[in-house]
Amino acid sequence: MTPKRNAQRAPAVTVAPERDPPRPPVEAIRAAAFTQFAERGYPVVTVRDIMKACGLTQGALYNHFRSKDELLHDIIASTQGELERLCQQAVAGAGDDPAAQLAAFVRVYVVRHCRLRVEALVANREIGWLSGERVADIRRSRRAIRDILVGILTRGAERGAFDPPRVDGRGDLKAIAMALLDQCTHVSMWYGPGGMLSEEQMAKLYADMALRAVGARTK
Amino acid sequence: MTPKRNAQRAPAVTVAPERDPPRPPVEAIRAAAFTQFAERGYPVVTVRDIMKACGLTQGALYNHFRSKDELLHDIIASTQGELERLCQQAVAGAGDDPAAQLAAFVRVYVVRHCRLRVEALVANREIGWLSGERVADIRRSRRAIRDILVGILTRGAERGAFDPPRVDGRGDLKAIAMALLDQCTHVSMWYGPGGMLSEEQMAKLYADMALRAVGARTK
DNA sequence: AAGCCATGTGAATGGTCGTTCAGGGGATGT
DNA sequence: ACATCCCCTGAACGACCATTCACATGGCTT
Repeated sequence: MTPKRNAQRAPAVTVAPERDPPRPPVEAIRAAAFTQFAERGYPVVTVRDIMKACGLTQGALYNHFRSKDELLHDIIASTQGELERLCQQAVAGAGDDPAAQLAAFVRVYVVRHCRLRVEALVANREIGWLSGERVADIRRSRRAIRDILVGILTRGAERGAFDPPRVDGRGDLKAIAMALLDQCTHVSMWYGPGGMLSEEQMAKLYADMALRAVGARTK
Repeated sequence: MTPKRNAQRAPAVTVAPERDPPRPPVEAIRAAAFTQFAERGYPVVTVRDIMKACGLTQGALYNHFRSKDELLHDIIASTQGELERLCQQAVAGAGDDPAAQLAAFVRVYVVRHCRLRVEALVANREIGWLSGERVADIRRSRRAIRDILVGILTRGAERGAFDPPRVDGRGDLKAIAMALLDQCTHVSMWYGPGGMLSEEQMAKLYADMALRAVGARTK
């Protein structure tokens, strides 16, 4: 077989072709890039593909972005920034109780990963294709989100609101935080509106599991 | 910038260059493919890269595999098959108690994903690049593993050994199983022997969290 | 009316890709 | 000694890539 660079990637998420209302070209490019990257993956989606999907030709991309790499960073960074903001907001608005904070955090995080599956998928799966400097920026934001969670767990454990699992007498709140995040993040890989749970129900379920996992005292 | 197909992918896992003991060429190719795919991702790793890493040239690949695609399927399928076998075995050897079965399942699953990070990473992250027929095969095995877990949860809930979380009066054991699997699978994305927990400690921690999440009655 | 700027086109550049294939040993069996 | 195999090499093939560039186009301001 002769090379086919456009080899089909089994779509992890199928997206409706998106009838585009007339929007500024930059937005159209962003939107097309999101769906294409989500469906087939950054390295096999060509600049020509993206631009054809907006009814333009290859060259026009470079009037809006310096490179394909910058385009990827742009769309990931905006999603990631918004997520970080939402998480901070959720915790800030949940009062002083660590259990309430954890529940609010997980709820917001899961709802977003259900609702914006395409964006979440790209932000999480394609991050590795970014060039060095650009990837650092995104990782910082991810670490920040993880640290919010670690903070909640730490306070909860100190105050006796949580009784997190320990092994051989030692606890590792960072590992627990990673476990919870992995769980919530990857909802975007398989959740579909066809399932038996709505987005809000998923959020409740996951918040419940998280509270159980950290041993939140039931009031 | 002119195209660089070998663009660096930020390594999700860094792997020692692997001093290869003399082994049959097929094995050497498999090993090289694993590390290269894990470090940089299937689509940007070229056949030339893989073969150079074994001290051979491009053409030689085709004496052992029909295509690059078949090579990927081969290495993923063997890992996946082994994982499925281990999971069945763990559950079968854990007696009749659903809690013991769940703990054994999670323990084996986590230890494997810590120890064989490279293989797990490739099997999970690169699966989407397989062509249609080949991907189905792997997905079947994944579903089989999920169904083992759903089976444990179902029996546990029926017998009252578990009290799984419910939302609005309804439970969704499949969603819970997916949550647990996502959690355990993605250990391979961040766990490193440098952390504060050993593989066995990670396994214990995760088994504990799983038991808590499904509401296993403490004996 | 004239000039400017933002935005688009599509050919050209210089390179990489997976795969094929004719030919070259070195071992093994006769 | 010879034939037969397996495994290798490295050039060749046809295709496609991201990016650049000389050139249009059409709306805005002067």
